[in-house]
Amino acid sequence: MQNDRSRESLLFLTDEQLRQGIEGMFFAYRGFTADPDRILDKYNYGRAHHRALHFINRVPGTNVNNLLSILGVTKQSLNRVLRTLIEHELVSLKIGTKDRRERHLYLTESGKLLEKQLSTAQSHRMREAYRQAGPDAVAGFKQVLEAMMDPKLQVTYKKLRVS
Amino acid sequence: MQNDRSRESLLFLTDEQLRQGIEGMFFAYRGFTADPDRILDKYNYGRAHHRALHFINRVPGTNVNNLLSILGVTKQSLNRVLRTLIEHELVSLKIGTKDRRERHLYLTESGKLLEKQLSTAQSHRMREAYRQAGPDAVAGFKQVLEAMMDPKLQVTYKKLRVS
DNA sequence: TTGGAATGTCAACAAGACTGACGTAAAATG
DNA sequence: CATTTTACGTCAGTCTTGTTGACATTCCAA
Repeated sequence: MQNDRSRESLLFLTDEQLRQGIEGMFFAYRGFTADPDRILDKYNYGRAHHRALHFINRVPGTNVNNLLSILGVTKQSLNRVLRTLIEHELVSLKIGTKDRRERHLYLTESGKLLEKQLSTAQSHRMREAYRQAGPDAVAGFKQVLEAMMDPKLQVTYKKLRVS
Repeated sequence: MQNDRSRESLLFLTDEQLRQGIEGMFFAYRGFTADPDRILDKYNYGRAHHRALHFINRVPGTNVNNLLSILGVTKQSLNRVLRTLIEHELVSLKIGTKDRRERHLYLTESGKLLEKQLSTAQSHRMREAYRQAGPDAVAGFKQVLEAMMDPKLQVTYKKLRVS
Protein backbone atom coordinates (compact mmCIF):
# COMPACT_ATOMS: atom_id res chain seq x y z
CA MET A 1 0.00 0.00 0.00
CA GLN A 2 1.25 3.47 -0.90
CA ASN A 3 2.01 6.10 1.68
CA ASP A 4 1.35 9.80 1.18
CA ARG A 5 4.93 10.42 0.24
CA SER A 6 5.14 8.05 -2.69
CA ARG A 7 1.69 9.03 -3.89
CA GLU A 8 2.86 12.63 -3.96
CA SER A 9 5.95 11.63 -5.87
CA LEU A 10 3.83 9.95 -8.48
CA LEU A 11 1.36 12.79 -8.74
CA PHE A 12 3.55 15.84 -8.79
CA LEU A 13 4.58 15.38 -12.40
CA THR A 14 1.09 14.98 -13.83
CA ASP A 15 0.01 17.07 -16.80
CA GLU A 16 -2.33 18.94 -14.49
CA GLN A 17 0.52 19.84 -12.17
CA LEU A 18 2.66 21.00 -15.05
CA ARG A 19 -0.17 23.03 -16.53
CA GLN A 20 -0.67 24.74 -13.18
CA GLY A 21 3.01 25.60 -13.11
CA ILE A 22 2.79 27.08 -16.59
CA GLU A 23 -0.25 29.17 -15.78
CA GLY A 24 1.25 30.11 -12.44
CA MET A 25 4.32 31.51 -14.16
CA PHE A 26 2.14 33.42 -16.60
CA PHE A 27 -0.08 35.04 -13.98
CA ALA A 28 2.69 35.59 -11.44
CA TYR A 29 4.88 37.34 -13.99
CA ARG A 30 2.06 39.79 -14.59
CA GLY A 31 1.97 40.55 -10.87
CA PHE A 32 5.75 40.68 -10.77
CA THR A 33 5.90 43.49 -13.34
CA ALA A 34 2.69 45.33 -12.45
CA ASP A 35 4.01 47.67 -9.76
CA PRO A 36 7.18 48.85 -11.51
CA ASP A 37 5.17 49.23 -14.73
CA ARG A 38 2.91 51.77 -13.03
CA ILE A 39 5.90 53.83 -11.91
CA LEU A 40 7.61 53.57 -15.30
CA ASP A 41 4.44 54.79 -17.02
CA LYS A 42 4.58 58.05 -15.10
CA TYR A 43 8.04 58.79 -16.49
CA ASN A 44 7.30 57.42 -19.96
CA TYR A 45 9.74 54.58 -19.59
CA GLY A 46 9.17 50.89 -20.21
CA ARG A 47 10.30 47.56 -18.88
CA ALA A 48 13.41 47.72 -21.04
CA HIS A 49 14.53 50.81 -19.13
CA HIS A 50 13.81 49.10 -15.84
CA ARG A 51 15.91 46.08 -16.76
CA ALA A 52 18.82 48.27 -17.85
CA LEU A 53 18.66 50.32 -14.63
CA HIS A 54 18.41 47.18 -12.53
CA PHE A 55 21.49 45.50 -13.93
CA ILE A 56 23.61 48.63 -14.20
CA ASN A 57 22.87 49.15 -10.52
CA ARG A 58 23.68 45.52 -9.87
CA VAL A 59 26.95 45.53 -11.81
CA PRO A 60 28.23 49.12 -11.72
CA GLY A 61 30.80 49.82 -14.40
CA THR A 62 29.64 46.99 -16.65
CA ASN A 63 30.35 47.42 -20.32
CA VAL A 64 27.68 47.23 -23.01
CA ASN A 65 28.53 43.73 -24.19
CA ASN A 66 28.26 42.28 -20.71
CA LEU A 67 24.91 43.97 -20.23
CA LEU A 68 23.75 42.58 -23.58
CA SER A 69 24.56 39.05 -22.53
CA ILE A 70 22.63 39.48 -19.28
CA LEU A 71 19.59 41.05 -20.93
CA GLY A 72 19.54 38.84 -24.01
CA VAL A 73 18.66 41.53 -26.54
CA THR A 74 20.45 43.06 -29.51
CA LYS A 75 22.77 45.98 -29.12
CA GLN A 76 20.50 48.12 -31.27
CA SER A 77 17.62 47.45 -28.93
CA LEU A 78 19.67 48.15 -25.82
CA ASN A 79 21.26 51.16 -27.45
CA ARG A 80 17.92 52.88 -27.92
CA VAL A 81 17.15 52.45 -24.24
CA LEU A 82 20.62 53.47 -23.06
CA ARG A 83 20.57 56.57 -25.24
CA THR A 84 17.44 57.91 -23.56
CA LEU A 85 18.73 57.02 -20.10
CA ILE A 86 22.00 58.86 -20.81
CA GLU A 87 20.17 61.84 -22.33
CA HIS A 88 17.99 62.05 -19.24
CA GLU A 89 21.09 61.72 -17.08
CA LEU A 90 20.01 58.57 -15.26
CA VAL A 91 23.02 56.69 -16.59
CA SER A 92 26.57 57.94 -17.14
CA LEU A 93 29.30 56.61 -19.40
CA LYS A 94 32.97 56.23 -18.65
CA ILE A 95 35.35 55.26 -21.41
CA GLY A 96 37.56 52.37 -20.34
CA THR A 97 41.06 53.20 -19.18
CA LYS A 98 42.58 49.87 -20.15
CA ASP A 99 40.53 49.40 -23.32
CA ARG A 100 39.24 52.72 -24.48
CA ARG A 101 36.69 51.18 -26.83
CA GLU A 102 34.68 49.99 -23.87
CA ARG A 103 32.02 52.16 -22.32
CA HIS A 104 31.49 51.50 -18.65
CA LEU A 105 28.01 52.23 -17.37
CA TYR A 106 27.04 53.74 -14.04
CA LEU A 107 23.86 55.09 -12.51
CA THR A 108 23.85 58.80 -11.71
CA GLU A 109 22.28 60.01 -8.48
CA SER A 110 18.90 60.43 -10.16
CA GLY A 111 19.34 57.04 -11.80
CA LYS A 112 19.90 55.48 -8.41
CA LEU A 113 16.81 57.24 -7.12
CA LEU A 114 14.55 55.87 -9.85
CA GLU A 115 16.09 52.41 -9.59
CA LYS A 116 15.47 52.45 -5.85
CA GLN A 117 11.86 53.46 -6.41
CA LEU A 118 11.34 50.63 -8.89
CA SER A 119 13.09 47.96 -6.88
CA THR A 120 11.29 49.01 -3.72
CA ALA A 121 7.93 48.56 -5.42
CA GLN A 122 8.93 45.21 -6.87
CA SER A 123 10.53 44.00 -3.66
CA HIS A 124 7.49 44.96 -1.67
CA ARG A 125 5.33 42.47 -3.55
CA MET A 126 8.07 39.86 -3.44
CA ARG A 127 8.47 40.36 0.31
CA GLU A 128 4.73 39.92 0.89
CA ALA A 129 4.70 36.78 -1.22
CA TYR A 130 7.73 35.42 0.66
CA ARG A 131 6.19 36.26 4.00
CA GLN A 132 2.92 34.55 3.12
CA ALA A 133 4.63 31.45 1.79
CA GLY A 134 7.36 31.11 4.40
CA PRO A 135 11.09 30.25 4.25
CA ASP A 136 10.75 26.67 3.07
CA ALA A 137 8.47 27.63 0.21
CA VAL A 138 10.89 30.37 -0.79
CA ALA A 139 13.76 27.90 -0.90
CA GLY A 140 11.70 25.65 -3.16
CA PHE A 141 10.64 28.58 -5.29
CA LYS A 142 14.26 29.48 -5.98
CA GLN A 143 15.25 25.91 -6.70
CA VAL A 144 12.57 25.53 -9.35
CA LEU A 145 13.30 28.92 -10.91
CA GLU A 146 16.97 28.10 -11.18
CA ALA A 147 16.27 24.72 -12.73
CA MET A 148 14.03 26.36 -15.31
CA MET A 149 16.72 28.69 -16.67
CA ASP A 150 18.81 28.03 -19.74
CA PRO A 151 22.19 26.70 -18.58
CA LYS A 152 24.00 29.84 -19.73
CA LEU A 153 21.60 32.09 -17.85
CA GLN A 154 21.94 29.89 -14.82
CA VAL A 155 25.64 30.70 -14.85
CA THR A 156 24.92 34.41 -15.32
CA TYR A 157 22.44 34.27 -12.45
CA LYS A 158 24.94 32.62 -10.12
CA LYS A 159 27.69 35.06 -11.07
CA LEU A 160 25.47 37.95 -10.06
CA ARG A 161 24.94 36.23 -6.73
CA VAL A 162 28.61 36.20 -5.77
CA SER A 163 29.78 39.41 -7.41
CA MET B 1 22.07 32.10 20.65
CA GLN B 2 20.13 31.67 17.44
CA ASN B 3 19.45 28.32 15.90
CA ASP B 4 19.53 27.69 12.15
CA ARG B 5 15.81 27.95 11.91
CA SER B 6 15.42 31.44 13.33
CA ARG B 7 18.44 32.68 11.45
CA GLU B 8 16.85 31.40 8.26
CA SER B 9 13.63 33.19 9.19
CA LEU B 10 15.50 36.43 9.60
CA LEU B 11 17.55 36.00 6.44
CA PHE B 12 14.92 34.98 3.95
CA LEU B 13 13.55 38.50 3.70
CA THR B 14 16.85 40.33 3.21
CA ASP B 15 17.28 42.68 0.27
CA GLU B 16 19.73 40.20 -1.20
CA GLN B 17 17.17 37.40 -1.02
CA LEU B 18 14.52 39.58 -2.61
CA ARG B 19 16.87 40.67 -5.35
CA GLN B 20 17.68 37.04 -6.08
CA GLY B 21 13.98 36.35 -6.36
CA ILE B 22 13.52 39.24 -8.78
CA GLU B 23 16.42 38.16 -10.96
CA GLY B 24 15.32 34.55 -10.70
CA MET B 25 11.90 35.44 -12.07
CA PHE B 26 13.49 37.40 -14.89
CA PHE B 27 15.88 34.68 -16.01
CA ALA B 28 13.46 31.83 -15.42
CA TYR B 29 10.75 33.48 -17.48
CA ARG B 30 13.19 33.63 -20.37
CA GLY B 31 13.71 29.89 -20.08
CA PHE B 32 10.02 29.34 -19.63
CA THR B 33 9.20 30.93 -23.00
CA ALA B 34 12.30 29.90 -24.95
CA ASP B 35 11.13 26.50 -26.22
CA PRO B 36 7.65 27.49 -27.39
CA ASP B 37 9.13 30.63 -28.96
CA ARG B 38 11.34 28.51 -31.20
CA ILE B 39 8.34 26.52 -32.42
CA LEU B 40 6.19 29.62 -32.89
CA ASP B 41 8.92 31.21 -34.98
CA LYS B 42 8.73 28.39 -37.49
CA TYR B 43 5.05 29.11 -38.09
CA ASN B 44 5.42 32.88 -37.89
CA TYR B 45 3.36 33.14 -34.75
CA GLY B 46 4.22 34.92 -31.52
CA ARG B 47 3.63 34.55 -27.82
CA ALA B 48 0.24 36.19 -28.11
CA HIS B 49 -0.88 33.35 -30.37
CA HIS B 50 0.47 30.80 -27.92
CA ARG B 51 -1.42 32.35 -25.03
CA ALA B 52 -4.66 32.41 -26.99
CA LEU B 53 -4.23 28.78 -28.04
CA HIS B 54 -3.37 27.73 -24.50
CA PHE B 55 -6.43 29.23 -22.87
CA ILE B 56 -8.87 28.32 -25.64
CA ASN B 57 -7.66 24.77 -25.19
CA ARG B 58 -7.99 25.12 -21.44
CA VAL B 59 -11.51 26.60 -21.54
CA PRO B 60 -13.10 25.31 -24.75
CA GLY B 61 -16.11 27.35 -25.83
CA THR B 62 -15.00 30.44 -23.93
CA ASN B 63 -16.28 33.72 -25.25
CA VAL B 64 -14.03 36.60 -26.20
CA ASN B 65 -14.63 38.67 -23.09
CA ASN B 66 -13.73 35.86 -20.78
CA LEU B 67 -10.53 35.26 -22.72
CA LEU B 68 -9.77 38.98 -22.51
CA SER B 69 -10.04 38.96 -18.74
CA ILE B 70 -7.70 35.99 -18.51
CA LEU B 71 -5.13 37.40 -20.89
CA GLY B 72 -5.30 40.99 -19.68
CA VAL B 73 -5.08 42.68 -23.08
CA THR B 74 -7.45 44.84 -25.10
CA LYS B 75 -10.01 43.28 -27.39
CA GLN B 76 -8.38 44.94 -30.40
CA SER B 77 -5.10 43.31 -29.55
CA LEU B 78 -6.67 39.93 -29.01
CA ASN B 79 -8.82 40.37 -32.09
CA ARG B 80 -5.83 40.69 -34.36
CA VAL B 81 -4.41 37.46 -33.00
CA LEU B 82 -7.73 35.62 -33.15
CA ARG B 83 -8.33 36.75 -36.73
CA THR B 84 -5.12 35.13 -37.94
CA LEU B 85 -5.78 31.96 -35.94
CA ILE B 86 -9.28 31.73 -37.43
CA GLU B 87 -8.02 32.47 -40.94
CA HIS B 88 -5.45 29.72 -40.56
CA GLU B 89 -8.15 27.43 -39.22
CA LEU B 90 -6.50 26.76 -35.88
CA VAL B 91 -9.46 28.25 -34.04
CA SER B 92 -13.15 28.02 -34.90
CA LEU B 93 -16.03 30.30 -33.92
CA LYS B 94 -19.48 29.29 -32.88
CA ILE B 95 -22.10 31.95 -32.47
CA GLY B 96 -23.85 31.57 -29.14
CA THR B 97 -27.26 29.88 -29.17
CA LYS B 98 -28.51 31.61 -26.07
CA ASP B 99 -26.88 34.97 -26.81
CA ARG B 100 -26.05 35.25 -30.47
CA ARG B 101 -23.71 38.18 -29.89
CA GLU B 102 -21.28 35.92 -28.18
CA ARG B 103 -18.65 34.06 -30.12
CA HIS B 104 -17.55 30.82 -28.56
CA LEU B 105 -14.03 29.77 -29.33
CA TYR B 106 -12.73 26.26 -29.97
CA LEU B 107 -9.53 24.77 -31.25
CA THR B 108 -9.79 22.91 -34.54
CA GLU B 109 -7.90 19.67 -35.01
CA SER B 110 -4.86 21.49 -36.36
CA GLY B 111 -5.20 24.01 -33.54
CA LYS B 112 -5.08 21.18 -31.04
CA LEU B 113 -2.04 19.80 -32.76
CA LEU B 114 -0.09 23.04 -32.54
CA GLU B 115 -1.20 23.64 -28.97
CA LYS B 116 -0.04 20.17 -28.04
CA GLN B 117 3.30 20.78 -29.66
CA LEU B 118 3.76 24.02 -27.75
CA SER B 119 2.61 22.72 -24.40
CA THR B 120 4.72 19.61 -24.77
CA ALA B 121 7.81 21.72 -25.29
CA GLN B 122 6.98 23.98 -22.38
CA SER B 123 5.98 21.14 -20.08
CA HIS B 124 9.16 19.31 -20.87
CA ARG B 125 11.27 22.04 -19.35
CA MET B 126 8.87 22.41 -16.45
CA ARG B 127 8.97 18.68 -15.80
CA GLU B 128 12.75 18.65 -15.76
CA ALA B 129 12.84 21.59 -13.36
CA TYR B 130 10.27 19.89 -11.12
CA ARG B 131 12.15 16.64 -11.20
CA GLN B 132 15.44 18.31 -10.29
CA ALA B 133 13.90 20.32 -7.47
CA GLY B 134 11.61 17.65 -6.03
CA PRO B 135 8.02 17.67 -4.74
CA ASP B 136 8.57 19.88 -1.70
CA ALA B 137 10.31 22.55 -3.72
CA VAL B 138 7.48 22.42 -6.27
CA ALA B 139 4.90 22.98 -3.56
CA GLY B 140 6.84 26.01 -2.34
CA PHE B 141 7.28 27.27 -5.88
CA LYS B 142 3.53 27.27 -6.43
CA GLN B 143 2.82 28.91 -3.09
CA VAL B 144 5.12 31.82 -3.86
CA LEU B 145 3.83 32.21 -7.42
CA GLU B 146 0.25 32.33 -6.21
CA ALA B 147 1.07 34.87 -3.53
CA MET B 148 2.73 37.07 -6.13
CA MET B 149 -0.34 37.36 -8.36
CA ASP B 150 -2.78 40.25 -8.29
CA PRO B 151 -5.82 39.18 -6.22
CA LYS B 152 -8.09 39.14 -9.27
CA LEU B 153 -5.69 36.96 -11.24
CA GLN B 154 -5.35 34.70 -8.23
CA VAL B 155 -9.07 34.09 -8.48
CA THR B 156 -8.83 33.50 -12.23
CA TYR B 157 -5.96 31.09 -11.65
CA LYS B 158 -7.91 29.11 -9.07
CA LYS B 159 -11.01 28.99 -11.26
CA LEU B 160 -8.99 27.41 -14.04
CA ARG B 161 -7.82 24.82 -11.56
CA VAL B 162 -11.29 23.54 -10.73
CA SER B 163 -13.00 24.04 -14.09
C1' DT C 1 -38.90 50.83 -27.92
C1' DT C 2 -34.94 52.42 -26.29
C1' DG C 3 -30.68 51.73 -23.84
C1' DG C 4 -26.82 49.21 -23.01
C1' DA C 5 -23.86 45.13 -23.64
C1' DA C 6 -20.99 42.19 -26.57
C1' DT C 7 -18.57 42.11 -30.42
C1' DG C 8 -16.23 43.55 -34.63
C1' DT C 9 -13.71 46.83 -37.46
C1' DC C 10 -10.91 50.72 -38.96
C1' DA C 11 -7.29 53.95 -38.15
C1' DA C 12 -3.38 55.56 -35.94
C1' DC C 13 0.26 55.03 -32.90
C1' DA C 14 4.15 53.42 -29.59
C1' DA C 15 7.37 50.30 -27.33
C1' DG C 16 10.47 47.12 -27.96
C1' DA C 17 12.16 43.51 -30.26
C1' DC C 18 14.58 42.15 -34.81
C1' DT C 19 18.02 42.24 -39.23
C1' DG C 20 21.32 44.30 -42.19
C1' DA C 21 24.65 47.62 -43.52
C1' DC C 22 28.01 50.81 -42.60
C1' DG C 23 31.35 53.79 -39.87
C1' DT C 24 34.81 54.66 -36.39
C1' DA C 25 38.19 53.92 -33.13
C1' DA C 26 41.44 51.19 -31.00
C1' DA C 27 43.43 46.94 -29.56
C1' DA C 28 45.59 42.79 -31.01
C1' DT C 29 48.03 40.16 -34.24
C1' DG C 30 51.00 38.86 -37.98
C1' DC D 1 54.01 48.72 -39.50
C1' DA D 2 49.93 46.99 -41.78
C1' DT D 3 45.96 44.31 -41.24
C1' DT D 4 42.34 42.18 -38.77
C1' DT D 5 39.31 41.96 -35.11
C1' DT D 6 36.75 43.94 -31.39
C1' DA D 7 33.61 47.20 -29.26
C1' DC D 8 30.55 50.33 -30.04
C1' DG D 9 27.46 53.48 -32.44
C1' DT D 10 24.13 54.70 -36.00
C1' DC D 11 20.81 54.55 -39.77
C1' DA D 12 17.08 52.34 -42.06
C1' DG D 13 13.49 49.27 -42.20
C1' DT D 14 10.45 45.59 -40.31
C1' DC D 15 7.58 42.85 -37.01
C1' DT D 16 4.79 41.75 -32.93
C1' DT D 17 2.11 43.18 -29.55
C1' DG D 18 0.32 46.34 -27.06
C1' DT D 19 -2.43 50.98 -26.79
C1' DT D 20 -6.71 54.69 -27.78
C1' DG D 21 -10.51 56.40 -30.12
C1' DA D 22 -14.40 56.20 -33.15
C1' DC D 23 -18.08 53.85 -35.11
C1' DA D 24 -21.26 49.84 -36.72
C1' DT D 25 -23.93 45.84 -35.73
C1' DT D 26 -26.61 42.80 -33.18
C1' DC D 27 -29.66 41.75 -29.74
C1' DC D 28 -30.96 41.15 -24.81
C1' DA D 29 -33.40 43.41 -21.19
C1' DA D 30 -35.76 47.01 -18.84
